[in-house]
Amino acid sequence: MHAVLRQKLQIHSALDVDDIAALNKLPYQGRDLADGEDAICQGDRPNSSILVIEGMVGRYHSLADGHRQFISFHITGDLPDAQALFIAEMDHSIRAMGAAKIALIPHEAILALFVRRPAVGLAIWRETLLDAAIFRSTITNNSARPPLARAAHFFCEQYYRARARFGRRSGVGICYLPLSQAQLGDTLGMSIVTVNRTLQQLRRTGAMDWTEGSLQVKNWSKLATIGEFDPSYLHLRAPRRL
Amino acid sequence: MHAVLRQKLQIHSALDVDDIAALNKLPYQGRDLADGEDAICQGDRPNSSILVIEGMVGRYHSLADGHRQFISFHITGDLPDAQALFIAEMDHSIRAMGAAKIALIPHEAILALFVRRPAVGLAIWRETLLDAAIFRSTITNNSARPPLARAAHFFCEQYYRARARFGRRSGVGICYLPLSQAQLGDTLGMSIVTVNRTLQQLRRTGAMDWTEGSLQVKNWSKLATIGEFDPSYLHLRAPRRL
DNA sequence: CGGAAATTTGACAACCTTCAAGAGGAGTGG
DNA sequence: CCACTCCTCTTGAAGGTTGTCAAATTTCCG
Repeated sequence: MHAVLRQKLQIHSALDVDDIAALNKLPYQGRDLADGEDAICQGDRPNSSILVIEGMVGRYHSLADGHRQFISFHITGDLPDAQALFIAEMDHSIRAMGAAKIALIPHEAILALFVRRPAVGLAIWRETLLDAAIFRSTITNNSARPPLARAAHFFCEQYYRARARFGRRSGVGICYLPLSQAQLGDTLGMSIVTVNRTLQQLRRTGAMDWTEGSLQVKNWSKLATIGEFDPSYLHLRAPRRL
Repeated sequence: MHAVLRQKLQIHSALDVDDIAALNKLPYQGRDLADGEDAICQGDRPNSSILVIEGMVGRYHSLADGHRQFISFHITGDLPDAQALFIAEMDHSIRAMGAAKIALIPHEAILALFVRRPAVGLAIWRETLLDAAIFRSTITNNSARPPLARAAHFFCEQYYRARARFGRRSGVGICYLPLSQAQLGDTLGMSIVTVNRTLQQLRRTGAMDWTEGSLQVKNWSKLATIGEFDPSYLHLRAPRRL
């Protein structure tokens, strides 16, 4: 758990020995989630934050008519609800996509850490800002791009983020993405039928395939072109030193 | 300028005398923006943050085909690019909607403030998380709701936020919202023609009218019902003390 | 007053959603 | 071991909605 968080923060932020020592003392509680199990529900008032250890979790809004809208997906090292640190009541839920392992870290421990080790606080703040940048991109993707480009952009982002996190360990051109087509529809704002036909179209281009919860990128540059994908919004380059 | 920022932060966060004294010493530079003028452009590497003093500014993405997608709008007291504090390169632009006044606060001054006055840092962090909550809501609005509800929800949010900021000062049921229909289309992901017809439909319900850059809410509960508007995601209630 | 921009209206084609049904797999219970 | 059910994916067809194209009207500004 501590290693996962440390590695994630160090991608972006410079932490000194004392910062890391403090990180390593964070208390936490591990938890295994079954596929589809909720970690937090809309309306909850959580007093701990989630760190994804293994697998994938998804944020979603529940609408009055029972409809569900997925907002974002998170992998190892992500803190999907640092968002909730200063917010009393959850405005969305977080569930496991496929089986997943998470760690729960008490809010109080994180807040106490900020006081003693500001650099750690700033590193976590930065994580929440990167999340926000991804949200902005999602607004544009779902609002302005037609189905084919929209789906392609989504796959590009998931692949790019997985690659940034795991390197080539996940296999050449392969990325874990355990959604159903219906869930992809609830992510991109398209009907199941349109999702299905759009996927067929994507497959025919030869740029990628997506079966059994696994995304296979066969021609990255073609996929990125179709999806108008420019990864600069993910801000994965090293930032200024603090 | 200092009063605007102080009032805004104190809506959510408890600041003591020393915090406020430090806030009041923040250096800044005022700037007037003409309608449509950019404050920051996509790709810039700004070294100061924007505080909206008067009027309205809008964030937007520029797409390769010249198309523009508006992400969010900001009024007096908002810090539309606190988002950029820890991010090297802007992934979006910010422009004035109508004439506006902003203040530019050097990043270094803000960062230095965090070290001396952590409570101020946490208050600004909180602002960025509220922004993120609005982004999430926008994803759902633009992806899952049909035109009529989508537009109604958008107007509800703008009105509710203006009311939270200005109280009834802006006039009974009135709220400043200087967009063109084309810009509303670029916000909601709809064509101009659909925007126009959706607005006519909204007017016919008697819930609201929107002309000459001014939103008039005639029947709030009806408008909120049409837009399925639940303001809890704006988190305007007092949060836990830090 | 004249020209540009914004709003409004109409018509049509294209696209997407909905409805419906069938095929393929996984898991369960007899 | 097989039958059954449930779920996902796939395909077809019909209908509605939205976008595009085009043009008229109004408003805004110089």
